[in-house]
Amino acid sequence: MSQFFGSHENRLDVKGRVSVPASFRAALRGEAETVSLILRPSHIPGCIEAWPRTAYARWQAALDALEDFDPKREALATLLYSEAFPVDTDAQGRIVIPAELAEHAGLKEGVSFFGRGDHFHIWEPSAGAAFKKASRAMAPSFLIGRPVQ
Amino acid sequence: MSQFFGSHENRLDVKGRVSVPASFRAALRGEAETVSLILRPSHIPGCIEAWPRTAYARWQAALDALEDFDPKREALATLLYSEAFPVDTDAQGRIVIPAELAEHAGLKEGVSFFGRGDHFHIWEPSAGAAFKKASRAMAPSFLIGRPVQ
DNA sequence: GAGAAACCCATGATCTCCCATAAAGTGGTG
DNA sequence: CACCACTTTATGGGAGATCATGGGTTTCTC
Repeated sequence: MSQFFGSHENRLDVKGRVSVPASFRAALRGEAETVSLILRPSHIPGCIEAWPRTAYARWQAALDALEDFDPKREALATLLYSEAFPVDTDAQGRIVIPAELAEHAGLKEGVSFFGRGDHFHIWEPSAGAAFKKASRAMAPSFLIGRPVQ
Repeated sequence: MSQFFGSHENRLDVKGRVSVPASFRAALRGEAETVSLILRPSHIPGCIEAWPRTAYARWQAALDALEDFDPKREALATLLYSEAFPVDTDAQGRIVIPAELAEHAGLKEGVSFFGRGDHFHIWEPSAGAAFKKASRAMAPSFLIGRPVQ
C-alpha cells in the first residue's frame, strides 16, 4: 500500500483552494485513479484528517461490526458520515476545504500537510508545529531500545 | 541483512545533491534493486537517520501494535511518518536531502555518513566528529570484556 | 440573472533526468 | 613491482518536466 510521508506547506488562494502536495497525490493515484479524499475533523483539536477512500473503508468495517441500535454504532456513524466531507482535486491537484473544517482548523493562509501512513493531517502551520513538538517530547517515554522484531 | 560500515564524507552541490557512499549503495542494493531510503531527524540533536525501507518496516510494525486513538500511537505516527521523508537516489547515486532535514542537521557544504549496522547517520562533519568523540569517550565505561553472544 | 462553483489556460520556480568529466580505484601483464 | 587500460566514483551542468499558484471564463444553482 502506498503511504503518506513527510511534511509540506502550501497556501490557500483567494478562492479557498490549496494544492495537495504532489507526493501525496502520487500516493493516492497509486491505489485508485480518481484523486479523491474524505476529510473529517480529527479527535485531535485543530486537526483535519484526510483519508483515501480505500483506507476509509477500514472504519466503515468497524461500523458494520457493531449491532444495529447500539448507541456506539450511532455515534460512530455520526463521526464517519455526518462530519465527513468527500472532496476531489481539480485538474491541478487542488482541493477546496469545506468552510466548517477550515474553521475547525483555524486555517488562514498557510496550510500544513503531515503524512501519517495510511492518511494525512491538515493543520494551520503553527498549530501543526506545536503538535509535532508535543509528539517529539512524549516519544522517549515509550520509545525505548530497539523496534519489535 | 545489509550492513553499513565505516565513515565517509561527501559534498553537497549547488542543487542540494550529495552522493550516497558507494559502499552504502552496494549494501542497499543487496536487499532490493531500488536504491531508496527513509530519512528522518534522529532524537540525537543534529543527526539525520537513514534507513533502508525493509528495516524501517520494523518501526512501522511497532506502530501497528498500538491501539487506535492511543496518544502514544499518534506521537509515534508523527515521528515515523510526518517527520520522515522517502528519498531515492538518482542514476548517479545521489540524494537530495529535504530542506527541513538539512536545517535540522545544519548542513552546509560537507556531509558525513556514518555506518551503524542496519542504518546510517548523516551529520554536518564537525558535529558528527564531536558525536564520535563523545561516543569513544563513554564507551570504555560499559564495554567490558566480550560482546554478548 | 446573480452568486458560487467548476473548468480551463497561463507562468515562474523548482525539481528530475540525462550527459559529461576528472579523479580514484582495480586488475592484468610483462 | 611498475605500468597501463578499464571501471567506478564523485561531482558538475543543461534541458525538459513537474509543481504550486494565479486568474479568466463557463456552467450550475436557486
